[in-house]
Amino acid sequence: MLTDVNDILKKNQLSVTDSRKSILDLFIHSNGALAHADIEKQTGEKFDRVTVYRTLQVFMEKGIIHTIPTSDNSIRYALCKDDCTGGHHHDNHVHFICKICGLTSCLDSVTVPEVRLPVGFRPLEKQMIVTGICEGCQ
Amino acid sequence: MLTDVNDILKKNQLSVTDSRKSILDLFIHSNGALAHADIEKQTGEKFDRVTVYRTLQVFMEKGIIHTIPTSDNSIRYALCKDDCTGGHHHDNHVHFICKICGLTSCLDSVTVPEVRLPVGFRPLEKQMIVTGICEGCQ
DNA sequence: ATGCTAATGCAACGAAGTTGCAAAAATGTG
DNA sequence: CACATTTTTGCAACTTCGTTGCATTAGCAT
Repeated sequence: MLTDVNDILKKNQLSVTDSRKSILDLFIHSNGALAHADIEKQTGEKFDRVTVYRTLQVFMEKGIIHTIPTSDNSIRYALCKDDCTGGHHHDNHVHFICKICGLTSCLDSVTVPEVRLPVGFRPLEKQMIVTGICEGCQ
Repeated sequence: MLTDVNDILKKNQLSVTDSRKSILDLFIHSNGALAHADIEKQTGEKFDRVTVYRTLQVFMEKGIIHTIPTSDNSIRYALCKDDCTGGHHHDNHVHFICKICGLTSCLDSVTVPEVRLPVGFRPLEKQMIVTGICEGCQ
C-alpha cells in the first residue's frame, strides 16, 4: 500500500496541493472513517469549506476514498487499507460503527457473506454495517 | 398486519390527526421507502415542513417506521411489512436499493446472514444493503 | 359542552452543501 | 528558471435541510 501522499496523488493524475496532501494524510493516519466536519476540525480550518468538499469529491471519483452508509444522516468517508484500484473493494468488506466512541472502521479481513434474494431482484453490490462495541471500548 | 391508520395510531397511543393519518397512509400504500421530500410532494404540501419532520420523528420513536442507511446523504424511512412491535425487526432483513428507479425496499423474507468479526469487536446490530436492479426494472 | 393536553403552523434560525467567478497556485514546455 | 496554460483555491451568495420557540388550533377525556 502506498503511504506517501505525493505518490498517491500523482498516481491518480491529481495536482499535488496543500489541501489534498493534508486531507489525504489525515485519512492515512486516522484509524477510522472521517466525516466532513472531522476533516474541517482536524485541519484547523486551514482550508475553505468548499475546498474540503471538492477534495472529497475528487478523491471519491478517483476511488481513493469511499462513503460508508449510516442510519443517521452523516456521510463518512474512508480510505481502504488494501489497494482500492479494483474499484469495488469497498463492497466486499464489512463496516463497523462503535456505539460508544463512534469509531467507524472498515473490517478489511471480513468478507460480506452471500445472501439469497427473492426472484426478480438482481444484486450488483452489497454492503454490510455492523454496529456494536469496538476493541478499545470494551 | 394492521392496515387501518386509525387503529395503528391508537395502538401506539398517538392522537389521531390529519397529518399523521395522511403520512401513515402514504407509507402503507407505497411499496418502497420514502424520503422526507417524497412525503412533502405526495401530500401536496398540505402540511407544514415542520409537521412532517415531527410526524416522522414520532413514528420513529414508536417503532412504526425505521430509517434505511444509504451511501448518499438521503435518509429514507420505511414501514415494515411485518409487525414491527419487536423493535429490532429492521435489523434482521435486507434493504434493497434499485440503481435504476431508486426504489428502496425491505426484503422481509431475506434474513441478514451471520458474520464473524475479528476478536475484540462485539456486534449488537447488523444491517445489509444490496444495490442492484429491482423486479420492475429488469 | 368544557377544560386540559397535545399537535400544528409560523417565523426565525443554524447547519450543510452547491455554484460562479476572480485570484492564486501548480504544471508542462522551452 | 521564466513563461504561458491549466488547475485549484477562496470568497460570496445562495439553496436545501433540519431544528427550536411560541402562539394558535385541534384532539381527547370527563
